[in-house]
Amino acid sequence: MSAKEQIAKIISDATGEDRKICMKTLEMAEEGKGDIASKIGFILAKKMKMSPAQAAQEIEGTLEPHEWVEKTEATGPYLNFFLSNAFYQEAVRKINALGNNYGRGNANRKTIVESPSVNPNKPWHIGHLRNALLGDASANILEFHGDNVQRMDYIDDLGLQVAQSLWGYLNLDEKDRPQFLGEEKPDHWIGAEYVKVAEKIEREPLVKQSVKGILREMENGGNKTAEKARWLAEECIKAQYETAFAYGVYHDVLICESDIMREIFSEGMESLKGSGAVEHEKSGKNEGCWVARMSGKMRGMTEPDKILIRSNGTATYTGKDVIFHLWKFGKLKGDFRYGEFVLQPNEEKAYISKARGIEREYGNADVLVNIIGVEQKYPQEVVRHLLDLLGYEKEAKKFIHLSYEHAWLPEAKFSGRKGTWLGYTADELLEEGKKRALDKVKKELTGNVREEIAGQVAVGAIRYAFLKIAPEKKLVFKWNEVLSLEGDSGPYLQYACVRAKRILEKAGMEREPEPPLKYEFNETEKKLIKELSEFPLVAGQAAEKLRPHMISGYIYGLANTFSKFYTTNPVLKAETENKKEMRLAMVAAFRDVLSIGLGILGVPVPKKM
RNA sequence: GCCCUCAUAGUCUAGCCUGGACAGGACACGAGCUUGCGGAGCUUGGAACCUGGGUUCGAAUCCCAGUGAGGGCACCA
Repeated sequence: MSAKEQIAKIISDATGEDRKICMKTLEMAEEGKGDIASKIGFILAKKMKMSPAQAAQEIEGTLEPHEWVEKTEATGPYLNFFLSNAFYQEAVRKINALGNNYGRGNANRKTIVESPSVNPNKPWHIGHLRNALLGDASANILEFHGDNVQRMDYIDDLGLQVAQSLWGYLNLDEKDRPQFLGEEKPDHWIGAEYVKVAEKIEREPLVKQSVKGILREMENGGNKTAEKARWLAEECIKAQYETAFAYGVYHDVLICESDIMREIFSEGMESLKGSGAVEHEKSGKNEGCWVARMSGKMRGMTEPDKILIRSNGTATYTGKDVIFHLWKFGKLKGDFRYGEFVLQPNEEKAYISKARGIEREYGNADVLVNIIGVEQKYPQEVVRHLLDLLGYEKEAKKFIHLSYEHAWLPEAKFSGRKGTWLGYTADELLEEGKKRALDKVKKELTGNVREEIAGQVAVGAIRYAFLKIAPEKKLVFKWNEVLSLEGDSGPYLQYACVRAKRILEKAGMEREPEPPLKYEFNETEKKLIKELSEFPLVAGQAAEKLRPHMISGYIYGLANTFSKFYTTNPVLKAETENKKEMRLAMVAAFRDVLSIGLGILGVPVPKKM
């Protein structure tokens, strides 16, 4: 039980009020006013027929003593609790004992996190990167919460964009081909070709016809063109995944749209049609289409109804997506087969859906998290609404669209279609970051070691910059802020962690910390321990709310507190052996909690820097 | 037309769900300390809730109406 939970119990016992309500009245007290404050006076004033201040007084008199509470004070309407040495002692012991498992939950749900689902015909730009990092951090948070997470990537290998890229691959003249063909990563040249083709289509209607022909063959499947398209898409994804790996992003499974069409689409469609959840339009402008009636949900829109099956019998993106989500929730009999796609640097294999392959256990989840841009809110709402209409109300509630705003560099905005992504890819961002990080690394370090550490600093800086701000905020990426070693940045936190580790190393890190059994904590020490003991609550909330930036905010505050502790409380040179032992235990606790937090954000911790 | 986000100091941002003690933090700016357990540190000063109503003992937070910025309302994805 945490200090807050313990105090909530004490108040609850004294007042008879629900423990959860008591919990909500608690917050960290202000400096000098105690450690944990309760605003219970406000809550119970009416019931007790007295002023909030009187109520607080009254309650204060009836509190049972507890070994973790040194004293209590009613200050105005607030009830302030001062924590005892016994609490701090126990808190340090507990973190030392649990180490990397401190704060870990046991939610034990099956959860799918889908991200980033980038079209397989271009390199990642920084918008895709924001998606991938949010997905990765969310998956980490949920795993720490105790969920069994499937990191899933949806691949739209049947899209017009792939058809255009394939046309370019097969037909572009030498002079029209991007100059760097063969030198760049495949995702880069496929993307550059796509831009060329898109331009050509504007001018030449014949090209447009030809691309449409390719698309038709891809959709029909079972032919050379479809095979070629799939091959091109996979080449592109493999290249995109090199970017992913460089940023420390990994996946468990990739599901391709072509496999959705072959394996589960017709079954899903039949169950949709049979359920009455979708309607076949007999007249009007949508005549012959199967539509999801959204007018009840989205009043006043010009076209609230969403077409799932076109009048020519083919499915729209949303139509396929609804069926895909039925599968994710384990509501279909059909299933995919899988093959190994790539062995990732974390030594985990990523699997990909394919026509002939082995069976694997994916899908069948309790909770779905889709990391998708805010501009797709409406189609995501359609999917949820249909789940509801199909009678899966529980599932609809556990269908989470984690939407995020655009990210860009101050210089320009991105438009994949127009090709202005050139110069703003995730690869180029990391290269630039490495270059800039290089002279921030300790001078004594040279050669490969220096390069490696610069890489870790760059990844940490970029990941932290993306993950420290709320996803619904627009994000402008500014190098001088991102790589600043002062203030709220990845490198600052990396440094704090390195520094703590170094102290422990010097003290002989092999052994477990052995905090003394009796100890008088000073105010700075108390502050650090109190903050450390907040971590399980923060981690739990970040998971429930799916807000990765809660983790970054917390560890940044924690690192600041540690810095204050560090400057005024010598560890290795502590006045007494007793103090040294306790402070070492505290440094170890700090290192563990900070490492967990950085691990969740995917910020690597260099050995030195 | 309708729907959805966002709006906090010179700049960036947390808090809003679940209303309470002087709105937290960073960068920049001012003053001081620190030659170290490893340079990013510490102490300290000035500086902000878009507007107008409402609910409440109490509103950055909830409700209503505006304003500004962005996004959505395809047989595109």
